[in-house]
Amino acid sequence: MTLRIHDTLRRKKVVFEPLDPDHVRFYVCGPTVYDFAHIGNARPVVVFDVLARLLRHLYPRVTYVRNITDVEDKINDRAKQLGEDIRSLTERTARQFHEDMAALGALPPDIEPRATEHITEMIAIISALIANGHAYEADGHVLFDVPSMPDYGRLSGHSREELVAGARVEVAPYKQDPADFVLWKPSTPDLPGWESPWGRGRPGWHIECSAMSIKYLGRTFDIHGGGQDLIFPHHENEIAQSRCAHPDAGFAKYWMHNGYLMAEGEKMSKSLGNFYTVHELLEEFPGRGEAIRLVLLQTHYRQPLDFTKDGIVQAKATLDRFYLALREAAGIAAAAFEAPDVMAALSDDLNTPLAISHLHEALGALNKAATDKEKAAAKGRLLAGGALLGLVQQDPEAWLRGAAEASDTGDAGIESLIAQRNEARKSKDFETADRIRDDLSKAGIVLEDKPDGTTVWRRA
RNA sequence: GGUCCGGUGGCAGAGUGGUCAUGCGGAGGCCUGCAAAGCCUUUUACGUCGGUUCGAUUCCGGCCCGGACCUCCA
Repeated sequence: MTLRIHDTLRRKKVVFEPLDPDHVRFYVCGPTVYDFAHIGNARPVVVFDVLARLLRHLYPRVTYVRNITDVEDKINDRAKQLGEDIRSLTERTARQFHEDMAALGALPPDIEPRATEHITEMIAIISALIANGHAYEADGHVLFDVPSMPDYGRLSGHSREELVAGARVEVAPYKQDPADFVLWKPSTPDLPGWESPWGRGRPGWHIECSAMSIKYLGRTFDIHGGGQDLIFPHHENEIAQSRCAHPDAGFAKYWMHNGYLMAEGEKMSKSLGNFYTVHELLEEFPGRGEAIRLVLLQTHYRQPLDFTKDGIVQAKATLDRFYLALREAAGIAAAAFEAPDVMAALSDDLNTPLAISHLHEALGALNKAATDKEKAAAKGRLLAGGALLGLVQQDPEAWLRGAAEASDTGDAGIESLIAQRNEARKSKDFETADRIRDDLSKAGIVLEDKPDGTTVWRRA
C-alpha cells in the first residue's frame, strides 16, 4: 500500500519512499523535562505513535527515536525556583512523562536518548561547523553563521532578511549577523557545564537533536517530526547545523508537523489557566487515558484542535459503545483481519478521523451480526483497525467498570445490590428493583438487564 | 509589516467538480415489567462576493472572521 505524507519542506502531500525499504528511520522531538507534559506535548507523541504503528505494519524494520532534552535554561530556572537538584528534577519529570504517555496508549520509542549523554557528539558537530567555516567563536560562545548557508530558511519559508527585519528580541552584541544562533555558550560554576575546546559551557537549544538523530539514524534518514511551533527556529536550525556539518548528507528526507492546540476555545496559556497537563486530566478522569487519546486522534493531525474536557466525556462515551459491543462478543474469538480500510485511511497522510469512522462501521457490523461467524469477522475487523490506532485494545470489562470512585460502593457492593434487585424482579417487586437501580444510577452505575435474566453494569 | 494555516449541518469532524462521510445530540418506531444497550427510520452544512464550468461546498480571485510563526513554547 502506498503511504502518502504531508512534507513540510515541499508543502504538500508526497509519496513516502524510504531511503532503505528494509529499514525505516524516524525521529521526533521529545520533551524538555522541567514540568508536567501538557496536552499540547501529548499531541505529537500520540500522532507519531500512530505513524510508528503504521510504519511497522508496512515495513520490516522501523527505528523510532524520540529524545529527552535534559539540559536547557528552563530546566536550570525551574530547579533554582524549586530549590531542587537539576538531575532530580529531570529524572522525576522524565519518569512522569513516561507514565503519562503510557496512559495515553503511546508505545515507547525504540531509542530514547538524553541530551546530557551526547555532549561529545554535539561538540564534534560544532567543531566540524567551525572547520567548515559555518560557525565562529565569539565572547565564549560559538555561533552558527547563518549567512554562510545560502538556502537557510527553506523549511519555515522565511528568508534571513525577513527574520532579521521581524526580530522581536534584542540582538546579542557578539553576533556577526542578527540571525546567527547559539551552538555553545559558557556556563558559570553554578550552572551545568562540560569542558569543551571553547571552555566550560553548555549546548545551545538545537544542537542536541542534530547530535542524537545523526548518532542513531545516520546523517541521512527518513522522517523528522514534531509540533508546528518547532518549524522555526528549532527545525530550521537543526537542518542548518546538520547539513553544513555534513555537506555530503541530506539529514531528514521528510518533515512532518502536527497542528496547534487550543483549550476550551481559547489559545492555551498559563495566564488563562487553561493549560491542561496530562497528569491533571488523568486525575480528573482516572483510567481514561484512552479517551484523551481518542480526542487527539479524532481531529486530523495537521488541523488545529480545540481540546475540551467535554470532548473527553464524549470520547469516553464513544469508547463505552465500542467496549460494550466487545463485552457482548467476549466469548467469540476474533477472526484474523487486516483492516484494509483503516490502513488505507492512515496511509493517506494519517487520516485518523476517517480511520475512526471505519472503526464505527466495524462496530455497526458487530452489533448487527446475527451469527457467530459474522461476529468473529466484525470483531476481528474492529480489533485489527483499533490496533493500528492504538484504540479499543483493553479488556472490555476493565474499561467498563473503570476505577471505583469514593462516592460509590465498590464492585462487590454493586454486585450485591444487583443480586438484591434481581431477587425483587423475580418476585415482581418492581418498586424495590427500580429504587435500587435509581440509587446506583445516582452513584454513576448504569445497569443493563440481559434477556437471560442476568444484569451487567458499567460506570458512567 | 512579512509569511502561513483554517472557516462544513445544534455540536465534534472527514471528504468530494454532479448518489452516503462518521459520531454525538434531536424526533419517531422496534425491543424491555420499566429502563439500559442494540436495531430501524428521520432531521439540518459547506464564511462572503465574484469568476471558470452544463454543474462548485470542492478549482481561481477579492473580501470578512479566527489562529499561528517571524531567535530558544509540542
